[in-house]
Amino acid sequence: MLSISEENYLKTIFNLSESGKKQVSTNSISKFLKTKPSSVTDMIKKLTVKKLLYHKKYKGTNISSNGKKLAIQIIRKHRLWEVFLYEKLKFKWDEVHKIAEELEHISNEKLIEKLDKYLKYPKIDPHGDPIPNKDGKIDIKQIIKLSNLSIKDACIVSNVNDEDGNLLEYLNKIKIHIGCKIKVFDVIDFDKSLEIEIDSRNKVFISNRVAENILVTKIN
Amino acid sequence: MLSISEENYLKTIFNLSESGKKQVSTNSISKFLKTKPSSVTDMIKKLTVKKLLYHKKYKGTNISSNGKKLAIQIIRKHRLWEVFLYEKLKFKWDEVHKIAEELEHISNEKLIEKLDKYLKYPKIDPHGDPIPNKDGKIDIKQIIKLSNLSIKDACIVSNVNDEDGNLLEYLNKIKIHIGCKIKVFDVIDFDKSLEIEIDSRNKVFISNRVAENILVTKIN
DNA sequence: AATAATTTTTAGATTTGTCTAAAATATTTA
DNA sequence: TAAATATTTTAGACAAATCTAAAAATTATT
Repeated sequence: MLSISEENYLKTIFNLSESGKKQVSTNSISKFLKTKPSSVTDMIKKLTVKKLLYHKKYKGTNISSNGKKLAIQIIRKHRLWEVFLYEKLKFKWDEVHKIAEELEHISNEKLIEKLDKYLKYPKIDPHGDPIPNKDGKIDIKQIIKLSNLSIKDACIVSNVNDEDGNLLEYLNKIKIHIGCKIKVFDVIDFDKSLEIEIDSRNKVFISNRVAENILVTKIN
Repeated sequence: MLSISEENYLKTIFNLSESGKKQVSTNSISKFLKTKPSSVTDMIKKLTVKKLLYHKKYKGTNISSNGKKLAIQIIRKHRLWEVFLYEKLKFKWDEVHKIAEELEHISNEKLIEKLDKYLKYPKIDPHGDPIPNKDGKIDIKQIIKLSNLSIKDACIVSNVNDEDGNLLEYLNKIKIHIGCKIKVFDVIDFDKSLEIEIDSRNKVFISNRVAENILVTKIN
């Protein structure tokens, strides 16, 4: 059994080592968790004794395979709770993270299994991040252009080309944002423009040019 | 903001002072929470400084009105989560308490309001205990299951499960009917069966299963 | 009422997770 | 490469929540 603090460190180190080089620096952890580097060193020692991390003095930290397993389970819980908060309780997608940070530490395997079932085994959370399954397996999300989808496909927006202010303004107007859900209703043969439904609400047409600048992860 | 520990002490002291005399003893708290009396004394001091308790050395502890307010909000959260676990996730009624003990400490008012709404503002939890509303008001005249009563409790039968003809026949035989008065003489630890007195006349034993299907309003 | 038993409190220790300040090591720059 | 800068670790302190052991107060018993 890990403490909440230990879980947060483990999760942070897992995330940092996924989204960058394998060696995680003490400073980067301390910046992320808003603790002092000396506190990080202390915790690294503890988790190293528990064989959840590898650490060489002054050289940085790696997560072990046991550590990875635990971290993935925490992430699984976090993302399942996010789905619950978003879909069932109708929180906005940008409100769910903070609350899930608390819920993720509740430890009861049966609870998570039942929650998973209740939510119908979702594959991604409201931000488009994949939800690991019970065994820790993660469906690696394939980021593709919205323009690549076909009729009846659904997806979550994972990124938009933010180099062009005009595009952002337009997307804002039609309420497309990172994390929102888009369903493709029709693909017009003539110009490959798309008829889409955004967040189960407004239906609009967008040009192929626009669709090429929206990156998504397919769901189902 | 209270710590989880502080919340647990407060809730315990509230419960003990509701279900008995106003002066709560250090020993009773320590027994309930499975901590040492010396630890209880320490925590009482802390909560007294925070004006959530009144305490006189060697004389016992009372909960203040501020303490009561906080305790009721924790109980509200606990019971709402129990309803969620029971109704939505399909946990058995005897499994929900332990998990709700963890969930009740998650502090986010909006979360609880949305959960309440999602559950359609339930008035009682799966054990028949009333759920305080947002403002801490508890509907005292709650209809609860007979199985929820304790020794020396008295009640009036307000409803019986009429789906099962066999049950009705049995209740008829032992002269339990809507409006009759029932006093609980004993609760058998082994199987939670009850020794009751009906309308100040016949004393009988009924199984927990039967008691669960009789709805009552507590008196006194 | 005096003694015994119980309850409660105090005093001091321990663990966890954090901190500050200073020392050790690594990296960058001139 | 040597000095300056940055990072990381160590050493020691602190608050929270617990504990044990002993002292103080209360309650029960003879």
